[in-house]
Amino acid sequence: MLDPLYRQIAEDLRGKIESGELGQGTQLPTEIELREHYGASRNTVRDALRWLVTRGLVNTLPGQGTFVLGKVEPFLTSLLTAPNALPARQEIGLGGETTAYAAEVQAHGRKPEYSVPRVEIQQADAIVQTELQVSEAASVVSRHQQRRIDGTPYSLQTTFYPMEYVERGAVKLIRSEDIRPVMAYLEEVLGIRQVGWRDKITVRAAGASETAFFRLPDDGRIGVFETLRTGYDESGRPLRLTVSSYPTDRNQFVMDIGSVPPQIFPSREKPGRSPTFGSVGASGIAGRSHA
Amino acid sequence: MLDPLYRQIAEDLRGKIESGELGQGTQLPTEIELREHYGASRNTVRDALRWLVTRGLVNTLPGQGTFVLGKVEPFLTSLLTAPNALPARQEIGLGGETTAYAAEVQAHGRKPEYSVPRVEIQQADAIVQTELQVSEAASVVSRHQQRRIDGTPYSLQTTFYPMEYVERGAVKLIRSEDIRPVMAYLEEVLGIRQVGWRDKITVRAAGASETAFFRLPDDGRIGVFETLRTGYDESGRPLRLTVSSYPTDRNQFVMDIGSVPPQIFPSREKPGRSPTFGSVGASGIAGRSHA
DNA sequence: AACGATTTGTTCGTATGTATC
DNA sequence: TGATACATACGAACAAATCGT
Repeated sequence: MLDPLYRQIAEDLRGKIESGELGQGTQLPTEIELREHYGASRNTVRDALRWLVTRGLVNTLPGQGTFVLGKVEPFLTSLLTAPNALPARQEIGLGGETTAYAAEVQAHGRKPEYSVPRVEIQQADAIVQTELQVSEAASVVSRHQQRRIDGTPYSLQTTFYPMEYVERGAVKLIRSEDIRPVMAYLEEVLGIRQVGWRDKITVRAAGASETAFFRLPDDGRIGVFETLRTGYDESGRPLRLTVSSYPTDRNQFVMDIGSVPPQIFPSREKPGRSPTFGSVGASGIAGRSHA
Repeated sequence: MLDPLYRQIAEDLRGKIESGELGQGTQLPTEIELREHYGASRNTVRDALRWLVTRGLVNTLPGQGTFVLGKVEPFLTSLLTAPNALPARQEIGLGGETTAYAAEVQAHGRKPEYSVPRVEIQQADAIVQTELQVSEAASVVSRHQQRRIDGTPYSLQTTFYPMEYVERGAVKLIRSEDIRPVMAYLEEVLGIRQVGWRDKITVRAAGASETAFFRLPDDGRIGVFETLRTGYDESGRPLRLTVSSYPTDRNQFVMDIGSVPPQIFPSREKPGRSPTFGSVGASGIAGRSHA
């Protein structure tokens, strides 16, 4: 009833990692050394290492070695920016999303960066059709932005507006420059007011461009949060759709409902960067209250 | 500058899967057949298959074969159950969580099931200490529940209350039976009212018991949403903490802010079950708007 | 219940390629 | 450039799980 050899080796190494004997960032013995140590073939040792890799405990770098990964400190994003109280009806409409993002990041003492929006005119795809309730042939304006915090890639965001808005005079929508806040502009030009929105949050595997931008490992190990935020006007018609994705390994969402005391921000020490990409926490494996 | 052979094979198979040539549930050719077809060694074919497995496109079963996985239909959970309007202050306090869960699931025409709560008295761990603002030595009552929808495991939930509540007379908390709604009971007995809560949502790797209960693949491929819901009373003191976990492959969260039209529930056809565990969507790989 | 055929899982050996220092 | 370390690839053998006879 013995576990296969590669599992035994993997579990042994795992123990050394979780006990701290092999600390974060440490280089593991080379495959040859492990081969001698455990008396297994190099292929078996590699199977053990692969097992650790898929679980996010270590990372292998060609020509360099295998390294113990560490935990990254997640960034907290508020989905409701309602300081201690439910937002008043009027405040909801403003929707200065870039502004809100920048303000929140700075409130945590970190530096927000965002790219100039990349504007495209596209056919509405399935999700956009559903959320914006437009027909298959409909054109939409898409405004895409990359966001970073302290230099590390944080989110990709695309907002879709019906092309009709541009035709009715909101021409700034197709300019590749910041509109802050967008909703104020739309209200001014078109008389459109956003009175609420619906968020849908899922997790899915990262796409190719996300893997590249977020510098995620190229197996599907780390997914991305995908939030769909659909804004509505007084008559209940969808106004715009914002699709954002955030890597799950470095993000956390918060929202306050009702009356809640202000958030405590623990003082951040140096995050203790680990080699290459962000990495996922060994601690997560344990699973706390439920594991 | 060619891709490695195993990647070429994997991409070829992936194409056949995504084009539908190899439909959901189909058995792939055996490793021997693939070996002959591609003129590669069996180990190389196996590398290709592993690449597909890691990405959740196929599943291998010892002694049987390799099968194409399909997409599962995610269940939508509302984090704010506020039909069309912001909840009035008074309504927030009720917090009939089991009730809310059962009602929502039934509204989707599905069958909710939940286990009898398992009650334990524990030392507060790090998260409970932080969220409940209790000391290290403090005891807490933990009430744990398993939830299913239409028979499939949906979430694990544990709610922590300060032990002090029991000492002050809320003895039902340590009985292993449903208290519906809990907050009404606490208000009645202790005069404690919940006026708001804070949700924190993260994704982490599944723990051992979660992997078992949710029947997840045993590599860390599919993680779980972990939501921390901390309820507060009028004076801003934390009352209770609910830790829930939901597998990311079959769940989606929704929340409405401000005035939003009612949700449309698309009529559900047969989900098209795939072999073994729930499986993850091939479609997710593409990454829609951002990929 | 037993057995054989099929299919994936594990392990070894070996050789060569590629990335990094 | 050479040495080191991981990556890819092939071949081979046996183990373990599954299924039908």
